[in-house]
Parts: sequence; structure tokens; C-alpha cells
Amino acid sequence: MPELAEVEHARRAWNVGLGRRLLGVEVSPSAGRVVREVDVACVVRTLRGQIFRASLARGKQLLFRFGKDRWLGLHLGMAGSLAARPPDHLPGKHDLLVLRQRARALVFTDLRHFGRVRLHLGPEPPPYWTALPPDVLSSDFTFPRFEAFCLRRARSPVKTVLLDQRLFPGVGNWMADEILWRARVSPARNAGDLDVRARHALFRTVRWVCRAAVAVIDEAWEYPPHWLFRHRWEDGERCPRCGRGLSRVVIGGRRTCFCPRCQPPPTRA
DNA sequence: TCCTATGTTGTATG
DNA sequence: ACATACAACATAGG
Repeated sequence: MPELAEVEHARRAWNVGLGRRLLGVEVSPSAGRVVREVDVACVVRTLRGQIFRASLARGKQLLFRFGKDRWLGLHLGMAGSLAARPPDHLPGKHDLLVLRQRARALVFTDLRHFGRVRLHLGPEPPPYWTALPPDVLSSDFTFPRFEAFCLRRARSPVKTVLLDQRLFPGVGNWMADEILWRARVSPARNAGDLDVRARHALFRTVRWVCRAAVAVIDEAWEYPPHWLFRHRWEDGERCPRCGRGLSRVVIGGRRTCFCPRCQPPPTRA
């Protein structure tokens, strides 16, 4: 379930092992697609015996440091998760990576094998990491930058633009719907056609939803009933704000749920 | 059997 | 070079 908040949750799930040594490293024989750009033997050789030193998350990207200069990059794909298990954990079918410590096993599970494992050696984080765009909650996520990006993607539906990780790292399919619903912007409207009110609402709401989602996962672990999240998954549900029946369509190849009353579609000229 | 699913990427087209 | 659109990837569950 990896969007921004779940990725952050995954990072914390491994933190229980910080400061402890990796006694063994196991890569599942079926991890071929996920461990596709690194040699399996190299992963084992690089990480085994090292102490787990740091964990970082940026958008949907995760980075873990072992020893002084060994970095493990993870992307959870569509259905990946991280967990700490008992030390004698027997790897399940989709446990693609298991890092053994004395007191626990740190496990990367990926049911759909859309995730990605990377490796980097050096005192600094890998170049791709350093080049990642600013977090939406950082001070570098500015309104002018947001506006310029909307202009660049002027002919795309705003729903599609919100999924662009170069500007909205961490925003995924359900978060994009949540943002648009709260900002009262139709997902079908082109990014270049947004009026100034809609642009401000979106800019504010992107940050609000990202912050709130992390807080919810941290505290309650369940999104409240007044979130669109709880109502977007099947046909026939009602808008938790106005009670009108929700619409479900496909935009840019992705399931999109919105309220036709709160988010009136663009009127065609 | 067919459809769906919280994501990215390669390729084709304009 | 840039923007846009979409099939493809692998798997499980309804």
C-alpha cells in the first residue's frame, strides 16, 4: 500500500534494527524482476556483516545505509511492504529480501514484484537520490514552482499531473483523488486551465493531505470516515461531504473517484 | 473466465 | 528536445 505515508511507515518498521549487525542476507530466488539491476551475490556480499546505520525516505523512495558507505535503495512498487519479524522467520513466497539480525529479521515483501532494489557504494548517497525532487512538505515546494509545472503539463488532466513524481513525490492514486476532492477541483480539468483559486486550493491541499496522511498512519492507522479514501473503492458510495453519489471513471489509465457536485467537471466550450 | 488493484517505464506519436 | 498516451510488467482475489 505504498504512497507517501505508507512508505514512511515502512521506513520506521525497520528502524527497530538500527545499530545492529546483519548476520545474514537472503534474496529470494523469485526476486529476479525486483532485484534486476544488481547482482544477487553482490547484494549479499555488500550487506552481510554490516551494521544498519540509517534509514531515509523521500516520496516513495527508501534508502538505507549500512556501515559507513553501503546503501540499499528500495522502491515498494504497487504492493510492497517492510516489516520486522522474529529472528527465525521463515520467508514466505513473496518475501524477496530478508536481512537477519540476532533479535529479528528485517523483511521486504512484494506481492506483485513491481518493487525495485538498488545498491550503492560510497560515503555519499547515490546520485539518483541526491537528484530527487524536493519533498512537497519542504520549503522548496513553492507556489511558483507548482504553477510553472502546471503550465508545462498544461494539456494533461490535473489528476495525471498530480501523479507525476517529479513534482509531487509520494502522491499516488488515492492521494491524488483525496487532494482533488478536498480542493474541489475536477480531476478531468486540464492543468493549464485551472483558475487562480483552484491553483491555490490545490497547492495548499497537496501539502495538507501529505501531512495528514503521515499523521493518521502514525497515530490511528486508519483513515477516518470523512476522508474520500474510505469511499473510493467501489461503485455506489456517497460523498462524505455532500451525500451525493460518487462517480468513478478512468483518467490517464488510473481509476479516479470524485464527487460530481463538489467537483463539477469542466464545461466544454 | 474476466476484471480489478495504493506504480513505473519503455516506446510510439505528435 | 519536449509533451503526451498507453501497453506492459507479476500476482492474487472477487
